[in-house]
Amino acid sequence: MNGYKERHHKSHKSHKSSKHSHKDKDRHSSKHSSSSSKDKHRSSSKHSSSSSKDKDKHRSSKHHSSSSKHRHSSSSHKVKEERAEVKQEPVSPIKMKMDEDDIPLSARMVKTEKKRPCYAEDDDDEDDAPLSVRVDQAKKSPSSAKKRKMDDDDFMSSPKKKKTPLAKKVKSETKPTPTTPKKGKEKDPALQEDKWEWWKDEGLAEGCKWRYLQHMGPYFAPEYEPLPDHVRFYYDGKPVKLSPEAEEVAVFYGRMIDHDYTTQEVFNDNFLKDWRKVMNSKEKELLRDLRKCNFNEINDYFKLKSEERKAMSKEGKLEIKKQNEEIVKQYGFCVIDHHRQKIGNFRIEPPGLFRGRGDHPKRGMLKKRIMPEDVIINCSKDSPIPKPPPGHKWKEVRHDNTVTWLCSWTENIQGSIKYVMLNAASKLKGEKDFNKYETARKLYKCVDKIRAQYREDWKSKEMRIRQRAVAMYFIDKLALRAGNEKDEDTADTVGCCSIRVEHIKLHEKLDDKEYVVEFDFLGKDSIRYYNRVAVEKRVFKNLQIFMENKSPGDDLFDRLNTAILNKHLQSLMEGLTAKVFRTFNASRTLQEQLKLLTDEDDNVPGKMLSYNRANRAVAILCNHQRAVPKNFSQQMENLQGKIDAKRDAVKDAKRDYKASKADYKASRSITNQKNVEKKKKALDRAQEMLHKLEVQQTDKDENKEIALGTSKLNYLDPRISVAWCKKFDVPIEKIYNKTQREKFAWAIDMAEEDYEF
DNA sequence: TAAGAAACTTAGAATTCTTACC
DNA sequence: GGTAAGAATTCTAAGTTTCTTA
Repeated sequence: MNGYKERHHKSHKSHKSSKHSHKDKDRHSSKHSSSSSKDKHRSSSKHSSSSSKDKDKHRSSKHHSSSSKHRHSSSSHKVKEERAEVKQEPVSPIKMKMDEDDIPLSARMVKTEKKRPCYAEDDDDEDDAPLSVRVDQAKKSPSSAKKRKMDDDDFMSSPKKKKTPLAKKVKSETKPTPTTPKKGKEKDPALQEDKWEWWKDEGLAEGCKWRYLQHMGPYFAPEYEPLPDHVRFYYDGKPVKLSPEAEEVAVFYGRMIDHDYTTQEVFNDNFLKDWRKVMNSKEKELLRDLRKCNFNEINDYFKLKSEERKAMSKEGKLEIKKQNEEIVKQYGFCVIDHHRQKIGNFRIEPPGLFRGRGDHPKRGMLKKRIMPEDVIINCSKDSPIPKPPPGHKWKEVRHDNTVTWLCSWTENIQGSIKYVMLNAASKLKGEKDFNKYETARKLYKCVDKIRAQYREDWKSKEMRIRQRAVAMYFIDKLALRAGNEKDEDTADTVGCCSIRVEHIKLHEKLDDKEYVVEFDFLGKDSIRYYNRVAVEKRVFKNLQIFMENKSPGDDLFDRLNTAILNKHLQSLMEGLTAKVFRTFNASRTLQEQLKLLTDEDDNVPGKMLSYNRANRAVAILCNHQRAVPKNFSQQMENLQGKIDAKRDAVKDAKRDYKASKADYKASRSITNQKNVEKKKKALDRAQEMLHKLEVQQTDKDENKEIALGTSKLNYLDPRISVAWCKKFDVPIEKIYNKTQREKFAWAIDMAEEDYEF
């Protein structure tokens, strides 16, 4: 657990225990009538009756420490202050330039309703529905427009190549800033998806995700390889030969012993419990105390293996690479509506120990090996059904084209379903992404009205409406997540609707500000959200009312949950949900900050700095943090060392320069004059390098615990960035790497420099 | 209608690959 | 050429929303 991102096990405990305690109360009083879960109880007590206030009281618990006193590093303060700055003001509306007509064709592919599968057979008559592939292929070669059943060989070898280079006319590529392929890295077409400008096609019928889907099924984790005899496990100082089943699980743990997880009691307890389940009776009898287990040789063995891999010859490495590529070629792609598309995660998750984040009560449990018999395959009826590994069969094969997944299985830790789905650059994902940003833009058009409405609702006579209105204000102003209710057996984290009294503090006055709300809670992934925000008086007063007669463990918004909230939002704008506000505010912030920060006279690095700062403002708004990188302080020290050395060098250079000038003054020879010039140049160079290092240092420090990637990938309408690049002549490669350019190909093609979110 | 299941997006960590620097 | 730093990629947990079922 390094750095700022303490995942607060302690604070967490306080939450948890409070939860437990009131849950226990609940059990004693009301339970048994209904099924079981605390959540059930929770939500029913929350919204069902008019006496919910009383119920709240009853639900509340003796709260020892309300939330923990968190330990702040100085830089984390910095982050917070900065966040406060960025977050304070609600985004001011900017006039929209684009009107409905500017919205490209695919924008009309909006919301889809879940419908009965529309099987390929249903549309076998080629002429009616405009199947995208057909459009493409008809353009290129009428004969290939016929739906084609591909056999395995056909599928696995090379995809039907698109014939026309026309399709590749992505506007940004007309700029003279091509990404030159690296030497020795010739592109293997079998390792690429075909370019499919799906946004120029017409969409499928509502609810229909594909017409044809063919794939090879998932790639299973390699079988367990028993340890060589010389690698031993010890119990109580004596070597013990484990059964293969027990050994495999021991290896999961042994490989992790350097990790912080193995110092956690919950992790260790869960591990031991599950480990014992796979032991034979003799092992069960003997191995009872984890503290007496010695996994060191196992750990060393895998470290050594990793070293060996690193030290392998070039040829050896190449061989492995080839083998991997072969797997990707076979399993990494599917054919969907006659286009070859990359799959996102075609490998079945290997067995191991569950790495739940934060105070997850199930961390350390054994994640079981998934077998073909656990896997459901989803593909076209008329496609070759993927073959299960020899001697096995699939759990089920279905043909449901109202969903986008290729394979699914149920994992044993939480009982949730896992899916194999397409890569982010695929049509299926891209289209969804596009629609997401369109919905956010739609919100922009009516956000003023919505804001006016919720402000009005702060005065409502009805508590539920006031709560809803204040929650909306938080979601809008602070970009909080919706905050669903959670199961008991997960980490105790919250979002807007599930915030508890203990998570906020009210200050009539704090420093020089009035009506300050201090938030302190653990959000998604147990990342701490800490913020002090000056709010409007009415919000403040409402919060005081919401908190009256409640205990720290009670819900702040006891008359609200995400379903109620989203239902209301839906009534305000079609497609509006809580998370749209996050997308909307993030994209708006980027656009605003770019306008504010970009200087068109700057050089490219200068503009990039502006871009990154705008990106950073969004990351702060959305509270995207990361653990301080490993060796961060060491790296900073090294950098400081370099800077110090460079400073000395600058000093020396200055001295040399002065000396050369003195020499020249004494004797004005050509040599001396040249020497002066030379020394001047050296000085300039040294100064420039010093400056560069100093900027690097600032940058590194500022980015210490902020993650930029998440917002870039998920929240920022890529057309804003593309337009910015075009407007300010910054090559797109500067802001998006290859993968990102693939994901945002639609935006790169669509957006012109005057695009407005 | 509400709870639970299913489907899909968002998230940071871990791992691997590439580049920069000595 | 070796190493460290940084970037890219992979991995999968943890959310939100939507759909289904009782």
